Amino acid sequence: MSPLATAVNDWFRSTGRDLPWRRPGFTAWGTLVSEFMLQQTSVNRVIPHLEAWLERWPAPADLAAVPPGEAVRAWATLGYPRRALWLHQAAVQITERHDGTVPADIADLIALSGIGDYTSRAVAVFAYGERHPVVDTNTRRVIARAVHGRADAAPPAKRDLSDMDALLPADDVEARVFNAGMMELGALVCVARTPRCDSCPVADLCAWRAAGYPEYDGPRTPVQKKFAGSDRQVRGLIMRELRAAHGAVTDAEIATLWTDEAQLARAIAGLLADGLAVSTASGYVLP
DNA sequence: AAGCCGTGGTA
DNA sequence: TTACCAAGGCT
Repeated sequence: MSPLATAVNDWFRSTGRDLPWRRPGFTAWGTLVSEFMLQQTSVNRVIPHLEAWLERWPAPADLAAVPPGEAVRAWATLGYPRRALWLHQAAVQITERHDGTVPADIADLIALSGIGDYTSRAVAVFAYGERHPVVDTNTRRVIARAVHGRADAAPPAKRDLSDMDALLPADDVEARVFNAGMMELGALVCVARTPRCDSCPVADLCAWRAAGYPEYDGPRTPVQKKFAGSDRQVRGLIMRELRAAHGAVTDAEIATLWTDEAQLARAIAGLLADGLAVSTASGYVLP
């Protein structure tokens, strides 16, 4: 094993957090659900929803048996509610195509709704112990700094996967720990804004530190548009209303949520197109 | 393939 | 307060 992998794995085994999806016996379905929820939502916000979700729907077939709107409602305020829709779709696909068992093959996983490069590998590795590189935003940042000597990662690219693959220990178990450890390191120590280099287990090996912490000069990932006043905010307000409603939500009720009518119309049209809302004679409802 | 998609925490 | 950031994926 490389010195980097040795240091990361030692550190992770001694100080890694005790998270639900790291408990022995945690199911592959649980891993899949947790990864969906963790897409752009932080660990602390995910945990309570994850546990409630798995208690209610302990297997893919349980979720597949209820209407998608139930998933969207249970998703609550986790954000990006399309993920709830896709998770429900994935549950249906797993039930139909894989007899209710979460597949272990990356190609099978990536063919499911809402599962891409990251999530497919995370499930194959963390749920099934297969040996693959897993690359997320944390991993990319750690590699950018420790290996490439840059202050930050460039926008995601295919190169990231081969970078991680080159560092991956040959042994399946060590590779799995390394994947988790790199993410943990990026989440707790080698963080985006103010990295805690003083307490970093790989400080001695870090190329960025060795180079004297040069500033980032490469291409930046574009900044997100402002949320306040955006269409996304309007969609969020409407979704909140749909989740809370017992019956249908009328146009009159929707009109009270936002003053800009054009924006309201765009939001509704978008939600209908996305399948997050359905139009009925009496108003809008969850699917 | 650049832009879009929620929500809350943090400095 | 504003702006950044968060275990991405889809079109």
